[in-house]
Amino acid sequence: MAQKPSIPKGTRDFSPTEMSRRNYIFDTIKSVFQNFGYLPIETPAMENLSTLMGKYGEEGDRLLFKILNSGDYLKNVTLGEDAAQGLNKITRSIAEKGLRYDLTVPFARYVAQHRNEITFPFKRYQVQPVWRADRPQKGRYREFFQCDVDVIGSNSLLNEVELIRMIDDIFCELKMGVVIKINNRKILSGIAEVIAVPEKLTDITTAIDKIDKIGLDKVYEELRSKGLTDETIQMLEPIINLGGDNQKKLNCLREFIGTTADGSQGITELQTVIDLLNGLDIRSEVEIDQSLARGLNYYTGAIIEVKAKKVGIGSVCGGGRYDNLTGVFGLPDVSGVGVSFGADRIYDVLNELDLFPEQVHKCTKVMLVNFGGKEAAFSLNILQQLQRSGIPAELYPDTVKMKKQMKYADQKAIRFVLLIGDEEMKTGVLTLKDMESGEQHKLEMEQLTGLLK
RNA sequence: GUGGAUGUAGCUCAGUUGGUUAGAGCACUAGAUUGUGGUUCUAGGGGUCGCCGGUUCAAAUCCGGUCUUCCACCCCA
Repeated sequence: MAQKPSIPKGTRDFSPTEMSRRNYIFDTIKSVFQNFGYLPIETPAMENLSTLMGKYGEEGDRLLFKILNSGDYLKNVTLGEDAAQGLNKITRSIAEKGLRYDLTVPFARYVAQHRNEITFPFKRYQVQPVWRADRPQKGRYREFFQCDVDVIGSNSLLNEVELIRMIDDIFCELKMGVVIKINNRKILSGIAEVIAVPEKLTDITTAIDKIDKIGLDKVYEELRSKGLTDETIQMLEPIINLGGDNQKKLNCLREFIGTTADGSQGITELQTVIDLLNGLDIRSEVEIDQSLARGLNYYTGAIIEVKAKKVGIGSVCGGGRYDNLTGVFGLPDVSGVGVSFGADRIYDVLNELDLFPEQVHKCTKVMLVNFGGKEAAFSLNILQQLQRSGIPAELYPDTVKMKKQMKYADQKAIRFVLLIGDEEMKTGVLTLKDMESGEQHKLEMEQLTGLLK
């Protein structure tokens, strides 16, 4: 054998069994999206780097896959001078395209570009792969599929409620237990204002987020190591120890940051969403999580993240509201809100918990054995009749030993095999074998289609 | 980007303190079975021991580098 072939780090092949399971996930998600009146779009795998850069924070820029320009892409680079000005400068002159990092930014670009054809509020869904130059590990791939739903051009909090209802419907349909965590960026701003060290906000939220994992003492320790004074940490105590049900958390937050403009606004928004949800039948657990921050820096209002129960794999769905993402593309004052389902992680969870339904793939129902030229030509007519009456059927293409053909049918889990040789051609009565029971029956064409339908 | 493991047949893995021709199971091919799959039996094909270099009379085995995959951190779907 020559050199072993391989695929790039963090990418995967999907074989037929995996594909039918993946399609089960995609179909479930898409049908819920459609049920709520969302319409599909697609955008290119690559975008101009100017569209992508600077939208995801510093970390995001680093994780972008960049595409070298065609032709002699080095012709405008003078290594000595340009290298001195840093990697960024060189990158700009040799690569002007990149693979998309998520579906939300390309969507904002799409909306700005097609504003005159769109009726607002615009509800769209989009299921496509995205790429991140991250280091792969459990539940993390360099190429993975996102299933985005967004509504853009509406400030109503009914949209937030609708997203949570869709999340609930989808995970119920998939029989997967999840916790839906919600927060609001304005609450985080309120906290930052009250403690007077806004630049430490990220450190604070990531530390608080670990409370379940590492315990209270370690959280305090981490905060101190990040340079927070004991005084500040003491002020944060009611936030760190925020417990109880959602209403209790809201009351507590109101007491703590209700006096700040942002904080008060965020609490009102969150309260409205919770109140509306309380009047509905939501089967998943919905939990306010004041430590939820999310790294993508375009979020301005609600933040949503969904975690699988029982399986530690990070979030399986995440999103939030962005007030001015289209602004950078020349369309200001248009607010949007949406979430993204991570199909690959959902797959891993369903797989680990053995939650895929038995028969998710459709396959050939009957295979016609190929006995030779004449027999095959005769079988071709039968095959066509079967297929036209909606029975998935195939004729073995080569005249090889019957044993081999039977084995093929067996391995492909084809339930029935149709034998058409000399005898059958003469009489017009066909022999059908049931591979499960091993029984064989002589049948007329009409009986056959009736039986297989 | 930081830290830790890993790599032997298509797949899952054995391989002793360095010592003849590197093994097993599964899978594959052929036969037992000339119009019948799964089970069974028999035979067979298949390896640059990730790659490069070093130590040695001798390396899958020891050392260095490199790549891959996996795990944790960070961040995220």
